Amino acid sequence: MTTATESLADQAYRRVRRMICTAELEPGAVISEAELCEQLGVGRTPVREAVRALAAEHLIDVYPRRGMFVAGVDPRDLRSISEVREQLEPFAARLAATRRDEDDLAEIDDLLGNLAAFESGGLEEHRAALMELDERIHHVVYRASHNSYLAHDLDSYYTHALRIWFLGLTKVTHLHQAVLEHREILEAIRDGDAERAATVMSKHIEGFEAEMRLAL
Amino acid sequence: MTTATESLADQAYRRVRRMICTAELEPGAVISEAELCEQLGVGRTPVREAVRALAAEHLIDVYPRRGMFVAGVDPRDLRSISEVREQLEPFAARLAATRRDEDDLAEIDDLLGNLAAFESGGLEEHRAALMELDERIHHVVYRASHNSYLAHDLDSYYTHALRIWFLGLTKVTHLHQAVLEHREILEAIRDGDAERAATVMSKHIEGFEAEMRLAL
DNA sequence: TTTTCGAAACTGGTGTACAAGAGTTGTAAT
DNA sequence: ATTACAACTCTTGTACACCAGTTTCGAAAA
Repeated sequence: MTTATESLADQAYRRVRRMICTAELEPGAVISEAELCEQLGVGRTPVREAVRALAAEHLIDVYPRRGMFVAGVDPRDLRSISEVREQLEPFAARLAATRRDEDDLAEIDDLLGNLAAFESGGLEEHRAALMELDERIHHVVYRASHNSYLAHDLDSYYTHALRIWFLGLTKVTHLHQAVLEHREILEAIRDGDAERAATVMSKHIEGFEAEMRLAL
Repeated sequence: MTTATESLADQAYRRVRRMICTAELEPGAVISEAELCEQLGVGRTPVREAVRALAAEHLIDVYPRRGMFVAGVDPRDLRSISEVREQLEPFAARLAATRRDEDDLAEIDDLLGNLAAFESGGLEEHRAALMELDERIHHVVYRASHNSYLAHDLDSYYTHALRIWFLGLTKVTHLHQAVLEHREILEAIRDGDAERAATVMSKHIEGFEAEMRLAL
């Protein structure tokens, strides 16, 4: 064991969260503590801690002494989540455009480079890489907002959104447009154009909900 | 024991959270699992669960294998928290004005009655009751927004704000004005005037931050 | 065949023992 | 007197044993 600095509970949390939001654990699936224990090779305590944290984020439903299940996702959840994201993501973009520091700008430039690589080559086949890029882009915005509370909440919402994305992944379209929007967002933040950053982010989130609504 | 339907972990969570946000446990205070165990009369598991949940809300800082401490609160935290609240509280008020149902309206009427009682009598001496009323008012707005994700986040932020309120309680002023704003918010929601609800809530949150900034 | 009752099996809830890391303190050597 | 090192103690991290409630399934009775 390379003995990571991360506690077993944190590792378990990340792994289970990933399983849920990639739909490896489908909505409604039974979460068995014992099963997770042997699957992850750890005791009950870390697993329990991970599971409780996920329950607090509404990714798992706990029915005391009956069982735990991966939370379902219905259109009303999509609406509620999108509603809040439509408020906070543009706000974060606005803040990011105002507050980004040198580190943020460096990361943004790096991401713009990656985007350029995607745009020149085809991108349909690199779905996984594109999703990872999307995640990095959103998170740099959160970080550049320099508001840790906001960043924490948006990270949680992003996880939900990502899960919905995976669930409706069969009919992904308009990926090109989403990529272009990302470029616009990053450029606006880099240039310090707060209004433009907020506006484009707004459209981006709204477009996401519209598309997911069709897929759900 | 009346054997509440609430798990020991939930009870512990609420009690410790209350201790923290009423400043009974001051910022920087040591959180000792063992001490909480005997104080609450429960084992380590529920205490641990409560403490972990509070750590996830940034109310407790955990330093692995060193100790846990009540999170400090500095002006930057106040700014970050208020920033998000200034976005979400008016938004919730706007939604509440649009979506409130019969149950919400009944609660609102009840709260308006309580407010009237406070306005006729003096209120400086009933600080505790007034704070409880404030809490109920905010929470009815959250509920009436009919967005459980939004409500959950706002509840968490309210806890932080309440703690800051307690910490700066020495110089509370302008309570009267705050009460009047609450009346306006409730009435706007009752009347379905979304814009007014949002505007007044906005002013209310901004005023809170301004006052707390002085007290901190 | 259907219904009902009860026991067994499985779930999470709780308490506790043990492990391991970090800080502290005391002691001995320089 | 000071510094370095080692042992100690206090902390949380982890695992596991036990407990209480829920479901399920089968056997017995109608």
